[in-house]
Amino acid sequence: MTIERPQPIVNQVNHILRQRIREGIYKPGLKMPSEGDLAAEFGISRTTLRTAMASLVSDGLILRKQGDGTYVNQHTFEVDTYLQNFWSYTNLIAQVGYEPVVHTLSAGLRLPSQEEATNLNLAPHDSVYALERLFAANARPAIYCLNVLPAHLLNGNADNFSPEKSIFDFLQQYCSQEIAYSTSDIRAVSLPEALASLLSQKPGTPILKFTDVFFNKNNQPIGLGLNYYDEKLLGMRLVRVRS
Amino acid sequence: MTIERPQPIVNQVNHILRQRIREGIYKPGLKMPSEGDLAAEFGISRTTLRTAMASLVSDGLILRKQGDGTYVNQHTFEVDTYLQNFWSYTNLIAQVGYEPVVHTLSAGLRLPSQEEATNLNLAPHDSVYALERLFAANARPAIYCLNVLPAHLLNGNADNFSPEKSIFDFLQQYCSQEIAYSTSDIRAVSLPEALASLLSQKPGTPILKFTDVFFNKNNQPIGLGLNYYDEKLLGMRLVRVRS
DNA sequence: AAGTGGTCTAGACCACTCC
DNA sequence: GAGTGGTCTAGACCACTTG
Repeated sequence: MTIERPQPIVNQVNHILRQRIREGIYKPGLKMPSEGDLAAEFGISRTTLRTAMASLVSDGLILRKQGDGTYVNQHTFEVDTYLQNFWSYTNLIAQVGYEPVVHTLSAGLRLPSQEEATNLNLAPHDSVYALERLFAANARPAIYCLNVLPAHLLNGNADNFSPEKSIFDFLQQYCSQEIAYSTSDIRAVSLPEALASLLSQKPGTPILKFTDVFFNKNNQPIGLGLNYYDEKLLGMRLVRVRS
Repeated sequence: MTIERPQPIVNQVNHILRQRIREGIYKPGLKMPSEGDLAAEFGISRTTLRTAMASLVSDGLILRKQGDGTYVNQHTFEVDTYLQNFWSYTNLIAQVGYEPVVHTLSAGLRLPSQEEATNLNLAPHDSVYALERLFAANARPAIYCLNVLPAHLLNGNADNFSPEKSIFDFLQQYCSQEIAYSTSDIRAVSLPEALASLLSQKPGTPILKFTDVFFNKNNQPIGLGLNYYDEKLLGMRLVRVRS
């Protein structure tokens, strides 16, 4: 029984603008309506509208040209898979045009490794909930993902968690926790023996590995992620905007 | 003879706040002054101050807690090497605490490869300027970097370019071009034979490879980057803030 | 209850590009 | 000159946390 609060105007408008770009109402390479016109259309102030546009700018999705207008960026509009953005692997896979399938490899309580205990601020005897999944794109294995979180956060039985959902949804649904931010370490490693067959690759193949820590608003670690990406399928991409 | 324009208030305040955090005037984990107090101190409106703080928030450097205050994030304050931010490798290496040294391996005009010509919108007979550098941290080779840009952008002789500067500085100084944004493809690859000795690693070692394209405000490609990182030394890190 | 951040406005003036 | 985005203000009200 979650209370539905109306989203702030800024978020709603942000969403609408992204949708219009995605649907081609504003076409890549072309100018979109002026800030004044858009503010008038939505019945909001220009300040609010500009705030709503800010994240599109920092994503490189639109380009503002003073004295001229705002353009949809043809070099980035088709990619919604920026590293900065994605939180759900099934969405990620679907957006790139593949059919996502998830296999739950294992799920349950266990004791943490030393590294896990350290990163989650736990004592060695505090148990953790571990969720091990494999995400496939068009039946080809693409992402191996291990999530670990403190068992004491779990309220209720998580066994019937829909595996295609993200760890964000999991934490919200079963732990009443919101991820405020996360840190990721990015490495290139040799594919471990144990994962080679899972990902249908030879052991030793170079592969991208992300090690994540999730924090809540109070800056407490509430989860870990260990992810191996077959970037041949997905193409990790980063957009950096100079500000 | 470049005209110095005063920076916008927002940028100046942004700088000051980052500096205060870096210098420990605002201590990690603790509350910083309220928005009202800061706005009063700088003699600016709260709206402007919040804009100045926005990038610190999206970098995860500070955490806002409604009804409470704004805190410096102890989990990210020490790292200023977010993927989103860095543009200069010498700065990057210095910030991590190493002594940066740059070796220019080669520099000069040549014909582009087919891929380079495509990415830069050039005809095969249009020549390019290629700059090949090796960045070392405490005398240990850390980053191999190849930059390629259209020769027609070059005005003047670039032979005495200070190699420790970034490609951004190069484009500004010798091409009168500003990078508005860039895209990066992130891959894990086997270290090519030709680079193995340069980076003091065995050929075939997994290594992070970034392939960058730089664009100006008019959305024209003005440069390419090919970068191999020894992330054992540098530790690529990404901070994602949910918004 | 007091103080904090979150949202939003209406309007001003500037800098710039295009016609 | 007209129109666009860039910057900035002073103030309002709301939502929330802490004492």
